[in-house]
Amino acid sequence: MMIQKPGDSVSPTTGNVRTGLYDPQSIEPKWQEYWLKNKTFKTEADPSKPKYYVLDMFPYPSGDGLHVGHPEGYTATDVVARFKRMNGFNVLHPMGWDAFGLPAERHAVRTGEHPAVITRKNCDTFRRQIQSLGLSYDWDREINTTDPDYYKWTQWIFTILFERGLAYQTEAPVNWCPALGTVLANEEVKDGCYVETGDPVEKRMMKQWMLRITAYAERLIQDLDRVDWPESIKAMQREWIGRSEGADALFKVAGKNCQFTIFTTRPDTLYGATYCVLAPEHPLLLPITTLDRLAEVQAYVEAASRRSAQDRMAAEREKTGVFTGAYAVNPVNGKEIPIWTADYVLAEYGYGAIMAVPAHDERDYEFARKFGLEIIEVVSGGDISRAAFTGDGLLVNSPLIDGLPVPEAKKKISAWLENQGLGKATVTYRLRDWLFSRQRYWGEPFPLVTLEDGSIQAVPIEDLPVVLPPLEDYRPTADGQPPLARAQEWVNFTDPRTGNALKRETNTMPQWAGSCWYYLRFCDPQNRKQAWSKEAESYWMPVDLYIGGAEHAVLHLLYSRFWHKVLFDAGLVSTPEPFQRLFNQGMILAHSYQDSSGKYYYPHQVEKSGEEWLVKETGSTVRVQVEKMSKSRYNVVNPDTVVRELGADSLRLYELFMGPLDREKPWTEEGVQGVHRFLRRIWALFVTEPGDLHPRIQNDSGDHAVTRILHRTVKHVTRDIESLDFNTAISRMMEFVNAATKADRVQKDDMERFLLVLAPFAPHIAEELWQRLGHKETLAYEKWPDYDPTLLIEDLINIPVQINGKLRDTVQVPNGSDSEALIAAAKESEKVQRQLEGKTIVKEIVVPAKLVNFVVR
RNA sequence: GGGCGGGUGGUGAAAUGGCAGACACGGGGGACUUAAAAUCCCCUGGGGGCAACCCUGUGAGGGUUCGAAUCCCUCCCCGCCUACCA
Repeated sequence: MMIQKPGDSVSPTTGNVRTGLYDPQSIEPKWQEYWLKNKTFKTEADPSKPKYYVLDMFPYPSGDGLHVGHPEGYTATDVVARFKRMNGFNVLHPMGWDAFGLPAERHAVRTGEHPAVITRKNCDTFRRQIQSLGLSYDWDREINTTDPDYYKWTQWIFTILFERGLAYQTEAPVNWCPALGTVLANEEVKDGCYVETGDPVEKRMMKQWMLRITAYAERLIQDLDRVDWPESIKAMQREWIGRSEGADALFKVAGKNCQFTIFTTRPDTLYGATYCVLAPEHPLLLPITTLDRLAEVQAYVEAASRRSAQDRMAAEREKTGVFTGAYAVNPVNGKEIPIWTADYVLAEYGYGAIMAVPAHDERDYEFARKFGLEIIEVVSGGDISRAAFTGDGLLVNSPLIDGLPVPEAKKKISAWLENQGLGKATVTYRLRDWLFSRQRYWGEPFPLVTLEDGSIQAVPIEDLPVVLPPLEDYRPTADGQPPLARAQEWVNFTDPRTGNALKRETNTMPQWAGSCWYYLRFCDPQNRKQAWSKEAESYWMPVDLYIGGAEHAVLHLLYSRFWHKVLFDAGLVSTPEPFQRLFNQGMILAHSYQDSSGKYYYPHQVEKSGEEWLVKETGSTVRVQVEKMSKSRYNVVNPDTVVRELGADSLRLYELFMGPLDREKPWTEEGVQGVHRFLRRIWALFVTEPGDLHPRIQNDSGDHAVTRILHRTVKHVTRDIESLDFNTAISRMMEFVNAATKADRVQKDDMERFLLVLAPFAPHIAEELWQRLGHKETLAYEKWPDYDPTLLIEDLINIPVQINGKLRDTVQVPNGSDSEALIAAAKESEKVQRQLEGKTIVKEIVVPAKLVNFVVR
């Protein structure tokens, strides 16, 4: 298909547009319609052109619509997309909806209406709002994760994971959230609560689907070196994966025919192990407990299981534990040491069992002190009567490794353990497998069937998608099964080909599933035969620039990297990493007004009186604070209002002018007004009040100083877009407008170049003025202007003159003056002469074109 | 406790070894107007001086350098992430 070349089929309407006043309400819809009808931003893979893939983290279309935080990232990527197009790149810039999720399901439970209905409504709202901002998406590529034509392929990718042994079902302690009625992944739980809502989470034994992300732990760490991401995000992923090197060691239980393995990062301290601890959930715990201690241990285990993850995790909590009565045999010296159970040892990490070396581990030290356990120093250098010593030193009291420094001792003892068949050097990760099933309706059904013999098979690709059945009631069943269990005919059915009775899985996939691969579908969104074609994937991938919030650092960004690597191993994608360059925009905050009782007020309910802010009606004082936008704080700014009152270009410009993209910044009404004034000044530069082209714009003559500033502006804006410093790019354009406004005559050519650099930021006004300058086609594919470096060189430059590093004067000299000339000019300055009086110059420092500094005595 | 950011005017911020505060917001003054809004012009870090000018200033203290917001050390404060991971 051809890209419809702008201008030919749909001509912009006139109507009330051709007036002399800047009127975004008429020009913005006009150009939005033009872009949409002409498919100005439609893209096709074209191997003859260099590609650029610039992607936003697609939104969950909530019922509240957009707030001004969303368009910050969208505007940034749009500027880059438009800039790259003008620089000859074939740009892929798509948008879609991550539309599975709990709010729509809750709505369905309440109303009985299918969640697809409210989802469609919300997507329509989001699309309308996003389109009103003039973002240059290729709308023919719009995708929706809840569309069966989309989730067919999500299910297909799951079957790939399943067939590669990376999806398995297991009965394990999982994070159960009673408020949500579903289990959650580790990544979704923090401090024993669901990260989104703060609802408490408890441990429960359940049979669940897991994805073997741990099999990719090493590569997920290693390949972070390949991508251009913020260090903070890389660090978060590294910490989450939590690689640690150490050794396994086998401890026999004295007098019993059993043993357990522990993991330690300090095998060098093995001689200092004075007790062992099994987690309360450890399978060996009750079997080894002696009769006299059994009641106590059982009580402890029970108490631990009841304790919420929240208080179990609390670091300040004093350590607790009980002795089992059993002893373990230290593999290095045969010494028998007591086995305890304590909840400071976590069942999920390592083997759920540790050797305790109180002399060299703070936690063990605290525990040993509390329970009067032995403390043996094996690394010298500390004072173990006062505290655990965790630093480096020489080994003592350790026959096999005495005198060695810690690193060598670790190596030697690990080798010794391996030799004896009692352990070996190993690497352990903090990362756990990904709990992948949810007890919900509004998610992708698992493409799996259980046969009568209990075996599980993937649904073949030709039978995909497994479509969600409609339900009358979207609640879980009375006996606690997921909502899909209500669709009995859907769950239990007969295979038409074999006549076998089959049973479907009633869990659904988590919301993360659809976003794990959407960037691939964008490459080839309408492909009915495949999730994507090889040609499209290898042309567009990887994503060159990915912008979104930092809250996805270890969720979406880790999960999608994992899927991508599986697809890479399956030969289905050509790059090891999906997102080459990542950038996190900072949150947009807003002022909120709260009285002493904690009640919030809307901005229109308060007013400033002197230094204080008062509630208009009551006159009581309120506190002004800068906080995250939220409905409950009455401080949400709706982009619709801003677009209606000041226009999309003002909104776009302000989103970027507020400050550096990665920083948190407060929204202010005055700030938007400020950039709106800037746009009006631009308009007035080109158009007179009656609506004619401004007479200051001349074809062949203009203020040369303005031309120079223009070229400087082009240079800086170009550089600033590339480094994502949009705020300074805009201030450069403001400088140009200030200079051009003061000039009597400006050259048309300069003004056109200015419109081209303005266009990525404020495309509507730029298109409108471009048209009024006589152009028939959109400027979206005009060549990005060059600048002439020779025009950046000033004839005369101001050179600061310092004396002992203090600024005393500036002198004007011809550009290119050599050191002697600079010194001579500096010495001619009266102010400098006055300062030099009676002093001796001991050194003259000259930085050509920069400064002169006299060091005097 | 650990990791990563950050601290510059009344406010958002520029400047990453060379004129601190560009560009805006807010504030003050003026022009236009019957008036207001809008718009335009001037001023706006602090202190001193009639003025030319002078002093001072980037969280605190020290250091390196001819020269430091910028580099190094010590400390304080704020934000985010993380936290008994053996």
